[in-house]
Amino acid sequence: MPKIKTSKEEVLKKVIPILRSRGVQNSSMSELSKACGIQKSHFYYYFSNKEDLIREVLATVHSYFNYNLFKIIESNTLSLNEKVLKMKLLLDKLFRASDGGCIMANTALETIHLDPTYKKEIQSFFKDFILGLQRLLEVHHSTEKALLLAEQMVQDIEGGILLMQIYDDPKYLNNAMKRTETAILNL
Amino acid sequence: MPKIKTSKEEVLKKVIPILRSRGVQNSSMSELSKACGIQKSHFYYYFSNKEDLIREVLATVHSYFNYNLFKIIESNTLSLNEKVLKMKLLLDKLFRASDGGCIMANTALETIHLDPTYKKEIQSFFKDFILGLQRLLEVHHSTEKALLLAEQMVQDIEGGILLMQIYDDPKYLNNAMKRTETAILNL
DNA sequence: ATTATTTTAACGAACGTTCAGTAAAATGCC
DNA sequence: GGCATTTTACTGAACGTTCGTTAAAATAAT
Repeated sequence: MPKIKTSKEEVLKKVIPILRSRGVQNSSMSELSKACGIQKSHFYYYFSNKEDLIREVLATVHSYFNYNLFKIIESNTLSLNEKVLKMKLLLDKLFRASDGGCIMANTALETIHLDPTYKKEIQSFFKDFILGLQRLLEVHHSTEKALLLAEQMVQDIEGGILLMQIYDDPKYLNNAMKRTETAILNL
Repeated sequence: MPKIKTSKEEVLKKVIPILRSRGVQNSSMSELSKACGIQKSHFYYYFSNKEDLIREVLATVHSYFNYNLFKIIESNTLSLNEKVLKMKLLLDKLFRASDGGCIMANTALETIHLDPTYKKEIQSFFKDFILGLQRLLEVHHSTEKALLLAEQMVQDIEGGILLMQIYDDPKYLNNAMKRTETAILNL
């Protein structure tokens, strides 16, 4: 094989935090390539265009989220308390670590009224997010009540991510996570 | 030819729905001017630059929101039930009517990690949003409990606006509004 | 030599912004 | 009231810069 400076996976990994904090439109191919240490034209070796890159970024985030969330939820060895704890750590990693909040929510609000390209992926992500919470809530609630609560929890969390960023204060997301924990454990 | 074609107030009014649905970065001066029926160069007669235009747009939305919200809350003639109803209509008008959701949330997520220019205005808007809800909640709750609930309601509503746009379904915002009503009326 | 990886150089289009110019309206002067 | 001047409202063309994208050349591994 020829000398590999970087790989597609590496590019995706390095590009995610930038797109999350700066947004899709505000992240130029020049800026993204600089962060990867390659020429911007080299992006077109991996991706056919910018839209394609964003699509792959969202798919990567979604599959990472899904894999980890359902690994926790469907575990046979973890207690409900442990599952809640692990889920909180996962959400922290995705939504809090460094700046930028939730890349799915950010991209949704930025693009959904311009270009439906990413809509299905984003819908699918939130469907899984809600479904995951619903599964945990079903331990102590009925299926219908669990769904309604799961939707409320996702709204609470996403609103918390918004306020967290506006006020540079993690308490809003923390409070939403506490309320989610209370609902799941039925305290 | 050039009589008075438009005014600063008219420009602000026409520009708001576009900025709300397409975002700040995705709305070019050309596009905005076209929607106002004037040349883009004429924008610079009213505003010193694009940033200045956005700042005035946010200030306009904020003052419109504040005037109407606190007129309802501080009324001596309206019952609590009526206040809740009127508030719901106001939030509907601001967040639901046409596409785009909440311009304050959209602008926050789009710009807050790039440019702190709009941060103070957005912070101030959400401070007033929370304060307004807190006032209504204080009828049946303690001051501290009312604040915590008000923050939760704003998070719920903003998350609901997000899901409403992602799934083209008003139920998410509707549910958040119902929960807000329940909390205020202490049902 | 061939294939895979990466760079250099350039493209047209769109961006925000500036500026000289112009027509209508408002104002000042008689 | 009529005329000259200034101010207000607006246009159209152009500016330099950045955008996403492409083609071709260069480099490195098999």
